[in-house]
Amino acid sequence: MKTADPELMRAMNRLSVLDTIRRRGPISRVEISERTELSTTTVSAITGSLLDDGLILTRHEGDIRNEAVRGRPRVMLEVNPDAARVVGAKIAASRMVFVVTNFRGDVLSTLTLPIRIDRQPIAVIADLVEDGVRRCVVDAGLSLEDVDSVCLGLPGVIEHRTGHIRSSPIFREINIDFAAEMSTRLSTPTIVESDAHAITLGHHWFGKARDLEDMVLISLEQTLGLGVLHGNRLFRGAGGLSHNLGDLVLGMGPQGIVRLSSQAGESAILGEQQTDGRFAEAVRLGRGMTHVQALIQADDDRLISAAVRAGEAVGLTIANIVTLFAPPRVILVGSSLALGEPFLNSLRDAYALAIPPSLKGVSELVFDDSADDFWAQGAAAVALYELYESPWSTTGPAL
Amino acid sequence: MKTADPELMRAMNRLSVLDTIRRRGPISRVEISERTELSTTTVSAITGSLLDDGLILTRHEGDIRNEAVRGRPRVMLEVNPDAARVVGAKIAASRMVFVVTNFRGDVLSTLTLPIRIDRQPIAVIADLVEDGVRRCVVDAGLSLEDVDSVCLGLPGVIEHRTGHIRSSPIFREINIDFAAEMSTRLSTPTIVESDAHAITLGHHWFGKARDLEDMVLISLEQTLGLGVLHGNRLFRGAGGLSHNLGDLVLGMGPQGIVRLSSQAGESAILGEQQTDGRFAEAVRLGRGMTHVQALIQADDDRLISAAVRAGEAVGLTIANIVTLFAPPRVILVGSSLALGEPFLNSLRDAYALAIPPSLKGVSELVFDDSADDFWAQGAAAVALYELYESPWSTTGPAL
DNA sequence: GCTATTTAATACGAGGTGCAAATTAAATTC
DNA sequence: GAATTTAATTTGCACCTCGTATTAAATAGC
Repeated sequence: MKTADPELMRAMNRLSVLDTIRRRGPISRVEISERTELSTTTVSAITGSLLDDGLILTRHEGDIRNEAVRGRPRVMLEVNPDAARVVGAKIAASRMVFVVTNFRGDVLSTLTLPIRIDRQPIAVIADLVEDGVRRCVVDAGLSLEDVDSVCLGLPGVIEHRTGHIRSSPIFREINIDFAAEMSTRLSTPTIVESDAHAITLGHHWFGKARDLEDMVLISLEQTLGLGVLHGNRLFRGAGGLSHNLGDLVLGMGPQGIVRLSSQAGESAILGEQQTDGRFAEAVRLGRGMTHVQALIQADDDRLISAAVRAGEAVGLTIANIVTLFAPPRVILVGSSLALGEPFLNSLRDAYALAIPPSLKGVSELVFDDSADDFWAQGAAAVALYELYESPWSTTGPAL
Repeated sequence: MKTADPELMRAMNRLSVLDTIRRRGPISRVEISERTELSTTTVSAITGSLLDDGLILTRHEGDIRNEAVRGRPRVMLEVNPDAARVVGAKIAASRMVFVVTNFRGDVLSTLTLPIRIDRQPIAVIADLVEDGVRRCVVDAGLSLEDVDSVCLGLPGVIEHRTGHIRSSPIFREINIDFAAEMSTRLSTPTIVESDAHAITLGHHWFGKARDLEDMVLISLEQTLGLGVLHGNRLFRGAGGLSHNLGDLVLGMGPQGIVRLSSQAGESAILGEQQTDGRFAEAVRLGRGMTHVQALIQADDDRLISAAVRAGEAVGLTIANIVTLFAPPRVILVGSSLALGEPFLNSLRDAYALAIPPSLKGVSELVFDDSADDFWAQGAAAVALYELYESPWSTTGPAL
């Protein structure tokens, strides 16, 4: 068990204050004190230290309370965008997206590399990732020395704590210490995280879960991922492993075990269409899902039935997840949402059917079709979170 | 977010020290210091305060290090068994079991009431529970004033934080504030908790998970329950709700949704046998499972096939739980284990088949057929844990 | 234009916490 | 019986948060 000392105490309160400032935009010290339940004295001390460290800025204009309040005006505080810069990335089978953000999470530059890296050797992938990071940093008018941290979000089973990739559909090898590899290549601290976790934190910071401290996110892409937010933190599983929804079992079929991935994975849906000439090329380029909608509108029967089946499987799975976690909101993201109404309707129907009566209405289903930048921005949020948590300086004795 | 102040800090370290003393039996201050990574100074201060409060005792004999060590002998510390007394109970459909334990968790008295309370009105059940608690306390040679806390473990969806029973198979009503009801009846602080959570903590304190800080427990009884231990704490779900495994969906059958409870609940297995004359009576008395083994040995085909089907369903479900949580150990408890080899073998087989290859060997399956007292003892542990956590006195200023 | 009022933010002192170093305590060894 | 060794406590210090008093900076009233 972690031992509690004054330093930990300070770190906790600092994080609490800093996060409040980030979240509630320009905000005065009194209001921080109310929200965090810390005394104004303590808030002053902490904000003082944050100002010293250059992590936040004052702004004298902002006080937008109703005009004509009597006393001394509040000084508004906000996160200093230029306090740090991080790179976030989404590494997928068919493309990589990089973003550089400032300390506030604003995107400074974006770079998409539409390259299929599927199952290339590590060295090749690492080369491409390194190249992407470097180019995106240059695009932002920066140099790698200006970047404080990098976070790579990838599909598969990722052990965040150690930076190992246990298994990932885009790697041939298993058990790779990718964080160490990229840290030395970039000579910048590099974090490896599951893409689903990244976008989960992204939604908590910038997206559709800003108001919640508990929620569940399900990512429907080449692989099916899960992110659980619990008490404003990512729940990283008992063993620190990431969750891989595709491995979930839906039941026993005539040919044995039926896994979710065989019903609802991207390749499970599109794969059947590979024989179709129009399609093979698009799939190979990783553009499968973007072409699907046209086909669905053209009433491609096989595709529609695949989409319906997938929606059903996902709907059941979501009901099970809700049964276990009972979150107030479930956010669905990922390329499979592009399957459109046939998929979504059957998903909703299956969910409504499968959710136990006692939990009806507990969870709200939200669909989010953000682009890949948002995933990368989520990865950046993971990196930023660790910066926010890190102690920086403490008030300490006078220098 | 909870604000960190010196008091919280002290509380955390006190809990850490007290738990170390409980867990590692008679233990010296130096060793506590090593294990908790607190300085010997701090350990001395905290143990001093614990001694003042009478929560722990010194013992000068014990130092069992290899004979003939040179210096001043260590003074061993241990939990004071008489510092408090709690009642733990397991309330099931067909019987209630109560235990009174001391502060260390030792059982002082046990009482089993083999009464079927299934779906009686609240008042009736509350009467019986109150009676049971009172009698068990008397059996221990105590009076209710000597009891510091009561914890009732029941099946169903229990909201521990508020003490509400959202739904339970043994209650007709839903959304009952049972903790408040029993607190006033007994005029003793009373906690309500899911029976699965209770035995999960029980295994962490006394049973087969003493050495772990993460694990998962699955209870196979009238209802199917789940307990997750995460970082030495019960994971109570995003919304603070308990988990009800029986509601999990296994797939779509010809008649629609197939839930786990329809395959592996106690009544699902035994229910089909109700027509059988030998059986109806036993089931009605809640002794169904105890009679099963004889029947299985007598090769009752229908029963065996029901057991096999149940084992299969549970095996798949466990694989899914492991996929989500990746715990190092899964403990299975509950009356359904009495189904014996046909059930267990098919469970093991289904699990082995369904567990994804990447997680093979991550989780160890452990079967535990402890009696109902152990469940009640687990409930007592829940009550004790809250006492351990509560601040008692702090060192404070000299009185 | 000046003073009174009001609200925000800081200074100061008190009380609590943990840690390192020095000190005391209680045994064994020679 | 003195030296040695290890355990536990005492002492002194740096840090944290908090309540109260004080200072800062605006508006309202005359």
